[in-house]
Amino acid sequence: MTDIPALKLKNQICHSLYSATNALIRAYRPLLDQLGLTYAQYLVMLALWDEDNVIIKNLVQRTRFDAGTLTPILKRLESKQLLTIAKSSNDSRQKVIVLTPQGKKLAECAKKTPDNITSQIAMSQEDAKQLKALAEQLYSLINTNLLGEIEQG
Amino acid sequence: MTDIPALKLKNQICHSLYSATNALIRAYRPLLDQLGLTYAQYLVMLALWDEDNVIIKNLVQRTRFDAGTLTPILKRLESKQLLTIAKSSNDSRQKVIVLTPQGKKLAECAKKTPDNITSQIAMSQEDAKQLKALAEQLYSLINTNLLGEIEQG
DNA sequence: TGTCAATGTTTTGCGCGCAAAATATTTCCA
DNA sequence: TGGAAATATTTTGCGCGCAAAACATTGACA
Repeated sequence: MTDIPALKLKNQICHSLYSATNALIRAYRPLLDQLGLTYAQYLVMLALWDEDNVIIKNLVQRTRFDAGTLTPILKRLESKQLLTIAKSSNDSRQKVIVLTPQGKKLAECAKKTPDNITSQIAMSQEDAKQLKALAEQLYSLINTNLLGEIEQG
Repeated sequence: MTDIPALKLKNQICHSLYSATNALIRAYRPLLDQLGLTYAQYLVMLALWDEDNVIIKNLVQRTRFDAGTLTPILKRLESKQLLTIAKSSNDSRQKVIVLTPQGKKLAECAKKTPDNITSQIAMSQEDAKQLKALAEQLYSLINTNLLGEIEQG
């Protein structure tokens, strides 16, 4: 059809990245079902297991989720009794997220999830490490180069 | 908190991949707005510019989209007059997707999109190539190893 | 030939993902 | 001190992403 190599689907990094990411999310699903978590909820819990008693803005930075995405995710985690959402006493614009005992305990059950995934997928450690590094690089490049454009107008 | 290295968010490939993919989709948005397409719609159009006059099953394979995702995307592209959806005369279970003249013409406008993105993001050609290869590898591994499990029961 | 399995597509229901607008609270500073 | 700008979060609206169920049509074969 249109023989413009740049437009061929097979030449698009974005398509490879997109389908790999979605495939990975699907691969996680049966494991996360056992924890009662979705993929996004799992990432938020990982952030909170690292450090809780934080405000939402902190979670926005660490999870890289949009605030408008995070709000309903946190509500669902709250309704699962995994965390509490309370107004900050310092600044009542802020909400403080604290894990419940159940929320902390879930980390024990989640402990084996990363190993389970990596053993199932069986990508070599070097390839996995490099994939992570390149994805991080891409993320950084987008969030420096494209923010620069906005500042310039 | 939980000092289990495997559970640290910073050690998760899945998080790097997920946030990089979402950042890339956001980076595409202003370019695709000019074409009147979403990211998913753009990928479908890329597939159709490669080859149209195909059934949906064919697009499912090439785009790697779920059929249930593709149906509404195709309807939106149809309502934008970019393609037609018609029953196959051979087998009326099948639907044949054909680009309209407008749909074909849009390729001309889209021609510069890939170069625009790559010049904005400015990842080195080698890194980009390797990122694509590793994402493809991950996709393949997931879709061989995890399908094997299902077959085994 | 009738029925049952297989195939291709659509529908349903829920959870994101995110831009833009709305809301609430605090800070700044004239 | 009063009021505008800044900050933190929520809401709204739309488009996926996908598992599971539903639907339509065809194929197989007893």
